This record gives sequence, structure tokens and C-alpha cells, in this order.
Amino acid sequence: MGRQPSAKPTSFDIAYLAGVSQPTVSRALRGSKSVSAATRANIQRIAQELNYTVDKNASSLRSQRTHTLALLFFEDPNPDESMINPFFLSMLGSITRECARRGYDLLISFQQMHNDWHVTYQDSHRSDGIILLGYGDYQLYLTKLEHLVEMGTKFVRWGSVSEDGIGLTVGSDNVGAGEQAGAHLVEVGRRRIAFLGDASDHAPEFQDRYDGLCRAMRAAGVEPDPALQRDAVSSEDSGYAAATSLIESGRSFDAVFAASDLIAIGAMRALAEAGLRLPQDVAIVGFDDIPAASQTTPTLTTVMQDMKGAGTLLVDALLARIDGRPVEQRVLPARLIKRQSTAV
Amino acid sequence: MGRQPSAKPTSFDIAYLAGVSQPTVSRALRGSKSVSAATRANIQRIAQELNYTVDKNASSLRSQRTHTLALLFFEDPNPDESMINPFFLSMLGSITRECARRGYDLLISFQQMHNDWHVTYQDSHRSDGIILLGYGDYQLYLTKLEHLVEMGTKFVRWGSVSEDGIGLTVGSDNVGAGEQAGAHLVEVGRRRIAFLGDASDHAPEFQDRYDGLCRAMRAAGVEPDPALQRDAVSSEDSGYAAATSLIESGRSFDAVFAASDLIAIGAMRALAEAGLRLPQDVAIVGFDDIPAASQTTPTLTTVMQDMKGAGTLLVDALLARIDGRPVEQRVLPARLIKRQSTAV
DNA sequence: CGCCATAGGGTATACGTATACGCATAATAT
DNA sequence: ATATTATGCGTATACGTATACCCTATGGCG
Repeated sequence: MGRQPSAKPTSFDIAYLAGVSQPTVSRALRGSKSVSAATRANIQRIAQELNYTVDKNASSLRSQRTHTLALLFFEDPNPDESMINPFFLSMLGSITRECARRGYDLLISFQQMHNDWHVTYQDSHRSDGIILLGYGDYQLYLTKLEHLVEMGTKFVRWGSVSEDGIGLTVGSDNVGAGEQAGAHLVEVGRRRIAFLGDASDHAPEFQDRYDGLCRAMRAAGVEPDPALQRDAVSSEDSGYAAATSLIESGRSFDAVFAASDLIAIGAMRALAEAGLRLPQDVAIVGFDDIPAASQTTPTLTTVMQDMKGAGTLLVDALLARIDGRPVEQRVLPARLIKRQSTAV
Repeated sequence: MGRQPSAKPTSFDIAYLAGVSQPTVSRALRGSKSVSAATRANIQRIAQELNYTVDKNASSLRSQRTHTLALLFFEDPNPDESMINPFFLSMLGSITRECARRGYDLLISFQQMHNDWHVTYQDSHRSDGIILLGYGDYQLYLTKLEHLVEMGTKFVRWGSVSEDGIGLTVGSDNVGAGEQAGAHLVEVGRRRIAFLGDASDHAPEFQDRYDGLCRAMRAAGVEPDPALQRDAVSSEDSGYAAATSLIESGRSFDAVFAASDLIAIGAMRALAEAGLRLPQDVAIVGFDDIPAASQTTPTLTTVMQDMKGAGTLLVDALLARIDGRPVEQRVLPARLIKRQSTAV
């Protein structure tokens, strides 16, 4: 039946073959400088030959470092439970790669917002640090964050960088992105610009985007009309509802800035059903540049965030915090992608 | 400065408080029947109170079981490296949840097809088993699979269930899905149906879909024309190229069955640019039901796979194999979603 | 030529858990 | 009544690594 799957070699096996003691093997492989170059090279060669890999469990047990990061998705308790926010998904790749590059494993965990705190607690024991991604009710979220801080857990989260300061935050330049979107809409001649997305402190990121929009409008000498803002969470249905409410209010508007692409897509449906022509009657800008944004009719102008940079930065920041190195909040640039929905 | 983050309690702490020995705590918590109900209840209560969690590293080290599954994405070495196949992403949620339900952790790892074997090898040491997801060159893939089998690694993969039998496979009923698509196209009056997607043994899943299509056509008394098949991998560009080649061949066709939605979307662009009306001149069916499929013009008829069931089944099958339980290959039903691109 | 610093590496041990044994007590069989 | 077995638990130990500490040769220095 072929050979045995040859029992996993240990550092003792290597040590024996190299004619040294086990600790020397450990030192050599971990890069301690108190082992001679020749010995180290020899040990590395033998390890390579035997396909030796350090036993993560033993190593972690001894050193009390897991070399693992946990990635927690906080989800809205929405009915469509199998759907994951496409935006976060596209960050996953870069986070994974960055972890691999740094020699860290990545543990994935999904969590309903309302869930037992217990799971998160466990995750904090299984990893050196936690990356938090999540839309949703920000207040609920905060209590969990405070709990984490209290426990001394290292973590970093994706979100609005401007606010409070619970823990370490990495995020896009939402204000700047909002400004870009606003400036572009003004440039194509729009003056009455509506905003769809929570502007309350339940959703700091959306709020930042709205602030940016207002800033751009004022810079162009246009005063934003608060009556043209409608709350919405990141889903098509919510966007549809918000746009419908806007239309039914009877107030005139010639552009819509949606706080996310999903909202924008729902809004486009509502606008089209109301007989409004896009972009002639109403120009529209979304946020996120999800794949569907280039498939809508008309194709959707939107803001693309630097997801690759985001993953790298999140991991970087978290590792810095874990190692006790100083780390400053950082903001990532975002870029406006112009498509048909704002074409003059 | 508040209290210390109170050192993590160990089984010894619990044992002391319960007035028993450490092994008894271990036995009680793991459900050994050689501990009395009263003692067990008491231990569990104390553990709960202290927020005790078993140290995974120590536990794994001792028992040689990691209680972790590794998820490996094999990617095409394509230029757009930050993009992950949206189809696999939607499976991630259900896999994660199923793992959590069974008390397993999930380790994520992306790999370029051409990468060093080393990474996969390591992953096989860090987990009890591996879940393999990947499109791409099937031959390259096979050599890696054989390597895994040789090492005695437990794994399960997503793919075409019909073929060879290297390892354990879970997949959709691609033949049946192809039949549904074909029957639908025939039903709306199409006779000259093109197929875009590799039909070689480099891509067994696509081949199955093609086989299903042919079967449905023959069942309706229509002989499929091999000249209407064009190779394509799962990307928009590839779909665009394949459709263009088809159009330029001058052969007449009144329908296209694309092996994936991305191919379909690329093909739609090519067809529209060639002045063909969809669906009047050419009806089109895709595969996967990615989010963008409902945003195209016209919206895309496609096949929806049971991704939630897929995740569950993959984890189930892998755990069965790990535990040495018997496990049969299983196939998941797929469902045709009818949209505008095939509306009569 | 003796003294000390340094490089290089060995010895002993701890990390927290799970399991093989052994040993009482109590329950049953003979 | 004694022999047998099951029940419930303690004792001892191993899993594979990393680190604190100790020891031995050198070489540099006065």
C-alpha cells in the first residue's frame, strides 16, 4: 500500500541529523543570532529536505503567540442571510495575502450583530488580534468594542476614521470622496443634489460622505437642502424605499448621491419606474464600485475604494498594535469612477 | 488603570475551585461518561462563570487534532489579482457557518495555481482537512491532488462529480443544469444553440454543462452543431472574445449558453456591438447567478446553484472523511432562473 | 601570562491539555 | 460471605516547542 505517510518530523529529528540539540534547531530556524552561520545553514538544509514545518500548536503553546489573526464580519441580521456584502468580500483577498506574507494565519468568523458576545470572546483567545468589518447598527457595535478594549484585546476595524477613537480605525477618506462626488455633480450642472443614506451617528461613514458632499456644494456656492436627504441602509430595497419617499415628497432634485452602490441600484429602479430619465433628469452617483455597478442601465458612476490598500493597511496596523509599536490612524484615498449615470 | 485583563483561567483553576483534579475537568468538559452527573454540572457551571475556554493550542498539541479546516482557493494567475470569483465568495458564508456549527475553525488561504507546493503542504499540517475550491487549469490541479492523496491528507473539493475519482468531490448537477438550460432554450423556439466554455477535459464542469445541453437538444430532436462551440474561461474578456469569434465565423445561431455568467456578460457586449438584438435575435443563458446577472440589459437568465447547501455538504463530507466515516459522492440540484434574456 | 567578555550551544523546564493506568469504593454475582 | 466488576476519580506523563540559565572554549586586553 505504498509507504507510510512518514510521521511528521520534529525538531528533535532535525537536531539528531544535524548533530546538535533541539533548542539549537529552534534557535536556528527562528533566526536567533547566537547560532553560527554554518550550523544554521546546515539545519535549514536538513529541515527543507525533511519537509519539516514547525508545529504551530506546540509553538503557540510555548510562546503564547498564535501567529493567527481573526477576521470578524459583523452582519446585519437581514433576511437574505447567504448574501455577504460584496464590498467586504473584495477586501478579503488582500487581507489574506498580507497575512500570508507576514507569516500569519487568518481565521474567519461571521457574526450576527445581535449574537452572543461569547463567540467574539473566544476568537480573542484563538488569535493575537482581531480585524473587525461591519456595517450595521453602530451603537450595538460600540458596546462590543468597549468590551474588547476592556479585555485588553488587540483589534483594528474598518470604518470612519474621524470619530470617537474607540480602538484603532482604518478607513477610506469618506469626506474627500464625498467632495469628489459632489464636485463632479456640480460640474455637470446639478444644483439640487439629494443624498440617500443614514446621516445620523448610527453610520459615521455615511455621515462623512454626506459632509463631503455638502462641503463641495458650498465650495461651489450652492447651499445643500437638508430636505433632500433620506435615511437608507446598504441594500437595494432600502435604496428603493428612500428614493420613492423622495419622489413622493414632490421636491425637485436633479441628482442623487447614494451612500452605497446597492442603495444607488435600488434608487435607479425607483427613479426609472417614476418615469425619470437617467441621467438627463437625474444624475446619480454610488459608492463602492461593486461589480454590478458596471452592468446597470445606465452604468453607474461611483467611488472606488482602495481595497487592496485597505487589506494591507488593516493587517499592518493590527500587527503594529500587537507588537506594541506606535501606529497612527490612517486614511486611504478613494477615486471617482465616471460612467454613464452622470454623463452630460 | 482598571483591573488586570485577569489572566486566562486554566483547567487547573477550575479543578481547584471544583475540588477535583485537572483531568477530571478535562473529562467533564469533553463529555467523558466516567464522571458523575453532579460533578460534571458543577464543573460546567464554574467554567461558565470564569469564562473559561479550552486552550486550543494545548488541546491540539496533546490530541493531535487541530479542529481546524483549511479552505484553499486556487486562482487563475490572472492579471486582475484583487478579483475573486464571485461564485466562490458566496460559498464562503455557508462554509464558515457550518464550520462554526461543528466547532471547527476555518483557516483561509489563497493560492496561485502555479505556486509552490509548499504552502499547501503547510496547510495540510495546520488543519485536519482541506477544502479545495478552484477554477483554472485542471491538469495543473490534478498533480497537486495526487500529491495530497499520496501524503494521506484528507480533503474534499468542489467540482465535477462525474469524473476520475481523485479524492472526494462535491458539486452541482452540471449535466442536469445544462439540460434545464437547453430544454428552456428549445422551448422558446431556439434550434441553433451555441456553447461558450471549454469543453475539453481541462474543465470538467463546463464539459458537463455542455453534455447536458446536447442531451436536451437531442431529446427535442435537434442535433447540436459542434461548430457552434467556442472555448472560454470564466471571465468577461474571454466571453467577449469567444462570442466575437462565433459571430465572425458567419455561422447562424439563435441562442447562446455560456458556461458562466462572466462569459455571458462578455458575450452580451460582443453581441450587442454586432447589432444583434437580445433576446429577439439571440437568446442567452448564463451560469452561477452572480449579482451582476440581474443588472444586465436585458437581465440574464441563468442557473443558480445551491451555494448554501454546497458549503454544508463540503464541510459534512470532509468531516466524515476525517472521522473515517463512509461518505458517498453527492450532487446538488441547480435551478434555472428565467429572466429577460430568454423571454419570448 | 592571567582575566574577562563573547560567541556558540547544551540542560532543564514550562506552556495547558488529554489519556493510559491505577486505586479505591460500591454494586453485583456466586 | 467472598469474588468480581463497574464507577468515579487521582497520578503520572507526553504532545513539540521556546526560552532562561549555565557552561565551555576562544580571543582580546592589560
